[in-house]
Amino acid sequence: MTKRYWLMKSEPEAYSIDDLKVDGSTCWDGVRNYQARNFMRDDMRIGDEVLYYHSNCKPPGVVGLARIIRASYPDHTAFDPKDKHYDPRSDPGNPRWFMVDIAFVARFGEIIPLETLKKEEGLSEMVVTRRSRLSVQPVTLGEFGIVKRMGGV
DNA sequence: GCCAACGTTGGC
DNA sequence: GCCAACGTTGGC
Repeated sequence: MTKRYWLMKSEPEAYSIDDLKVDGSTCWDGVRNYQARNFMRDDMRIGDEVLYYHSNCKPPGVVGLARIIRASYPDHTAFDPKDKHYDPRSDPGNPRWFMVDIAFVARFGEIIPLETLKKEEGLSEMVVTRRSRLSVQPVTLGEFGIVKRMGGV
């Protein structure tokens, strides 16, 4: 199985790259979009590499790197009525939502703003520069390499 | 805080 | 299965 590359968005006020650095790793719960779920459930493998993106902030952009350390398993927060992401249509016998675990790899010295990504020659086809509403998205090896280099890693 | 884009829901 | 209404995302 070839390694794949991803971009995962988080609002820094909810869970930032610094939170991930402190924790070391985390479960990526709360995704409630089918396309994003399918990527996590069907395509993510241990060892896949991740661009960590801060959304809904100024400026939005890529702030570091992470790695998949556990393949998909049911998102238990969907079963908890008290949880913000509770979904009564998901039950433990037939889970609707899945998550993976990711680990901290690196934090860029400076954020690479979305605006900068959009100007970069090799990133004109990158999903994040074209479609804004997908919180888990595939990245090509080429795109991953360019962004990693821009981040100084 | 606005609002465009777009995903989801539910009546028909 | 269409599509209007509605809710959310997320850049600006």
